Amino acid sequence: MKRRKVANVLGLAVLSVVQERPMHPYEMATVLKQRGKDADMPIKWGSLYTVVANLEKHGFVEAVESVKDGGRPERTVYRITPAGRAEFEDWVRELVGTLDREPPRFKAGLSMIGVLGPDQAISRLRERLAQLGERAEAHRAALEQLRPLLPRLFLVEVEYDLAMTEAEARWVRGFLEELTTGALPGLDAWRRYHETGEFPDDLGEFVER
Amino acid sequence: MKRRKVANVLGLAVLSVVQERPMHPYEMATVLKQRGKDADMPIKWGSLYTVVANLEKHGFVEAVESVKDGGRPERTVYRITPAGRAEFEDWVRELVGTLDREPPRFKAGLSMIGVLGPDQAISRLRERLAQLGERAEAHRAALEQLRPLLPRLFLVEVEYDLAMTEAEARWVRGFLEELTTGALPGLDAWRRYHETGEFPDDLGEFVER
DNA sequence: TCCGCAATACTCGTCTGCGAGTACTCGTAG
DNA sequence: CTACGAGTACTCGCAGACGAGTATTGCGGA
Repeated sequence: MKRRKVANVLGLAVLSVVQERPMHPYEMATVLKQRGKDADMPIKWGSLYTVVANLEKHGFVEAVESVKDGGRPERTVYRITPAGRAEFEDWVRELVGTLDREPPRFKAGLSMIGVLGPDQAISRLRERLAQLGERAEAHRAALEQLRPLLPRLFLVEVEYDLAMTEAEARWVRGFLEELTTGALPGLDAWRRYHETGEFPDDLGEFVER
Repeated sequence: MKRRKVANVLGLAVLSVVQERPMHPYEMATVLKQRGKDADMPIKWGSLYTVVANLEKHGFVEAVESVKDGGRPERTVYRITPAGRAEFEDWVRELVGTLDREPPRFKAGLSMIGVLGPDQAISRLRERLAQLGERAEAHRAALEQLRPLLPRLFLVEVEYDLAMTEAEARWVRGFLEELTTGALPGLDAWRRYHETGEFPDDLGEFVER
């Protein structure tokens, strides 16, 4: 599977707006911000002009005109090409149809949670749980406010995020429960390891997956 | 919040292994692969030597000795420093205690699912659902196999991933249900928009969040 | 005994992402 | 009427990241 000619997700965002009507880069940024697309994906505005130039280089957009408006610097207006339209749809198809290869960073953290003692682990997890609660609440509020204004289709990504946030909260709560009630087996060994630095050597170190 | 001196997650992985005992870079790679840490985080082995050099530059690890073994090139063995140990723990604390700022790419895809028609959306979502099923199955198998060999603590990230995978599958299944039964309101408008390219203008375009 | 492939242990050059800066303009409060 | 802060519309330099390459050794098979 050859990777995309323009890999930066900002490229996708750009395509999604020029696909509606021709625009100049700064306007794209404005529209994207105003629609809150930066909440759906990680966007670095510093890369905007580079990305647009790349899209042009690969024939996904083309310059239409240079407008001079007032004393400002010239603005180049870009339009999407048929190739760009195809790329955009294909990109969305890929995002919807295939799993992310990059696991969330929390998974990396969990896989190393051993270094924190049980006590630190508990307090950190409590913090995370609080943040998850806030995020869920924010999404619920947004949904309630937007539901009467927008078709379901445009809210689906928020519903998804809410569902995942709640699921993670549930999992963290469950894990926390095990930690605080002492139900998790090996808790003592863990605490001993963290306090003394000694490794209980009764575990077969050499495990392959 | 100042960002980490060494930002690459591979740096975290490296710290997690040198923290146990001094090692040379290639050995770190071997150990990390053998423990399957590359499933917990996105690791590019091409960056290994750069990252180790950076960790050294910032005083998180230091060179101990250069071993010459057989006719092979020299291997520099690195040891973790106290600063490195602190950085490592702090990094894990951050990963466990705070939410990822980068939403999953699927969310970006969902937010643009409109461009695919309902039919394409359905078939793509079916594919995703199948992949989610496979992933869940793989995790269940891994857990079953590893549970008798390893303490719970070392399996927690797999349990988390499994829980999240199942949650996503549930959500996708639900959404798919709405699409296929026609329960989702606005389905006709969507299909019409996709076939004709015309936008039903009965929606207030200018919505801020 | 000779070949070829896998593993070992790196190195290098390219490319690009993006933070930080710049320069100009407009509205407005004093 | 002027100074200042908030936009507007970009530009640039450079640190990294990473793919692809390289050179050597060991080993199994024919």
